[in-house]
Amino acid sequence: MLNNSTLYALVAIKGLPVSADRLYTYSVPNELTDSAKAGLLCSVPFGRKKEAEGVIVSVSETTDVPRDKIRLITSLGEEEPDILSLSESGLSLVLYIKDRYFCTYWDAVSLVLPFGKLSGKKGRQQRVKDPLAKLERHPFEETVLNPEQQKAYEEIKKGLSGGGVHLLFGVTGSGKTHVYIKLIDDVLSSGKTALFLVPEIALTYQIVSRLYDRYGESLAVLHSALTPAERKHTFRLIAEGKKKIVVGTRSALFTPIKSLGLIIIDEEQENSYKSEMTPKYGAREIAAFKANREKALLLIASATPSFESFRLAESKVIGFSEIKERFNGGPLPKVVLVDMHDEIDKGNSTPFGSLLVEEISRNLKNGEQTVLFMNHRGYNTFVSCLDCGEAIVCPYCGVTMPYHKKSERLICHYCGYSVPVPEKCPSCGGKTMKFSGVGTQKAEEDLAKIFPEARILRMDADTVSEKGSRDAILSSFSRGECDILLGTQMITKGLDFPNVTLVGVLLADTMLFSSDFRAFEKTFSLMTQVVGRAGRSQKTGRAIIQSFYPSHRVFRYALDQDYIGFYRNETSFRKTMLYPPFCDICQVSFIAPTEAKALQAAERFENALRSAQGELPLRVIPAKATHVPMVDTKPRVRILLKCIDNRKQRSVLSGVYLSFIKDPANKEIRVDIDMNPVNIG
DNA sequence: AGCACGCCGACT
DNA sequence: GTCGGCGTGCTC
Repeated sequence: MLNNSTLYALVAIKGLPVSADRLYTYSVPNELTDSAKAGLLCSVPFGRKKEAEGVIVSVSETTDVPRDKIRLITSLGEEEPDILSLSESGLSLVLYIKDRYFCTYWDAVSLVLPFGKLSGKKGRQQRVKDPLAKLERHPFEETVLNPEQQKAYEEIKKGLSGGGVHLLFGVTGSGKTHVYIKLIDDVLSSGKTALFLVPEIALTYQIVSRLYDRYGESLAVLHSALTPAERKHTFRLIAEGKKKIVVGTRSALFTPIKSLGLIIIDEEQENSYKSEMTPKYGAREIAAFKANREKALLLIASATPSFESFRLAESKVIGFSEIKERFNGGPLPKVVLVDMHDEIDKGNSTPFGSLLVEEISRNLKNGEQTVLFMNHRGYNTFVSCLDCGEAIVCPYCGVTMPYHKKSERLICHYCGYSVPVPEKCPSCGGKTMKFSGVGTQKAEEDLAKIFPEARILRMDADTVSEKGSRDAILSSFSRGECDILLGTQMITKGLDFPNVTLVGVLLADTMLFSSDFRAFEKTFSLMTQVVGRAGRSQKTGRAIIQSFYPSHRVFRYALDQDYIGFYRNETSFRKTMLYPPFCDICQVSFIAPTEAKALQAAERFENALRSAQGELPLRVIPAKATHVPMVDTKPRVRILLKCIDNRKQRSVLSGVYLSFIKDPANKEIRVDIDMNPVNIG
């Protein structure tokens, strides 16, 4: 600075609770005025703390804060954009996240600057090998796009110059990767870079190795097995522009990639694109923000897009292309729906119907492998009618009501409405009400009894809790060391084992009737994946879906691969009951020492929201207190808000939130806000 | 009077 | 979140 006026810095401080999280004004000491700039980490005195860590959000020559309140910045951190300090775009991302996800500045900063540490001592920059070196590189085989792919490619390509968002809707096996690679080629040749997001890197080995074959050293892969040093090294290579394509999970959004031309989100409907940790961000939103800021194209793709995305495409808010045929025209697997009523009639009470048992034995005999899917590892029970197949649904919320043993009642997890288990089916008058719900563990026991000679692997949250055991299980299976892989949804992603010729879905209904308004959508998506997965090898695949309600519309649409029919059918329900994609859902949770206190807190919050609504139009709030079973041994209560996630409604909500947590009456209450959570129990 | 504990609330 | 201030109330 040439003049002698004082310089002020607005600083966001590390480790503050939401209630104290604002920008604090500090003055910059003379010896630092030349180096002080927005984005730098700094050390400041804060409260009684001598050295609090912070980041400069902006610098100015004036301030409204009284002189006697202002203290001096102690020291500044190094400048290394998006590694040790925030770049201009990193800073804008921090502000965007803070504004959108009800978190603190620092929560956002630690996402954008995962290595940002002020610690004076310079960590010796240890030598790290490029983790990609482990990969073997094969010659890349150019693929010629078929007419449908070519058409989609050309449509999407138009967006590369101006940016925007585009949905690629392509059936399983339609060769979307070929289209991606063509687009990435174009982006690179125009001197720009590409970001490729996948739901789970460990299970997308094929895509990664194909991209590696194509792009070699200019590819960076971020996965959870990287050590912090390797990760940091990779970040530096990206920041230096040595990596032109970055593949990774949602956290790859925060790599310092420059001159972005294209962001691809593969399987865009997957839950893993939503963070369940604070900040609870959605990858699509962040990607759209980044793309918009850099005038890059955001391409989202799926065989079963989220309804939110499909609706945007349908209403022409975003671009749309479709691939209807499988790339290699391969035959679809033979899919059979099995009615489990028949099994009950035959006296079979295991979750394995006779056709499935028959087919598994055939596979065992032929030395071919079998994959069996189950939805829940838990024992969530629901009640349905054996005659018409209807599950008991909450009359107010339209979701299945699970059975609670304690009270012997069915309780809606959304609104808390409860009824005793009905004697007769409310919709058809049938007299037999069935209790359903089995876990993987029980299924494994049953399976071992039926096939004592079979080598069975179980894969669920329990068996993969140890680090690396997931890979161990999958690679053991791929080496053919076992015959049957039995697991939860986690085995549905990225499985591409040629020796798997049989896929079975046990009790498809447990997911169908989970109490989540997206239950049907999720079931449809999963069924489509199963059907699409079974036909990968030369040997003809078979898929068996077992259900008590084989005539249910979800299965009909899934068997026909009729996404659009299903979308139309299901969105009419969503529209009537007011659910996404016709609104946003915001979950506000209250954790308190006792359930009663949590309930009261939820009520107070709700009231505050209603009175705030008088001033500002937070339009739709049929919020109802609902209790969810314990989480973390502490009682938790949550309310759901049907709202519109726009600036206005967020600001009403965050105003209520702030005054709530600042109110001493609520000091025992922990409040947590999740906009559009992925699972609503 | 002198001290321990717990709650309050300010933090630039 | 953190920490000092200070009120309450107990003990020597």
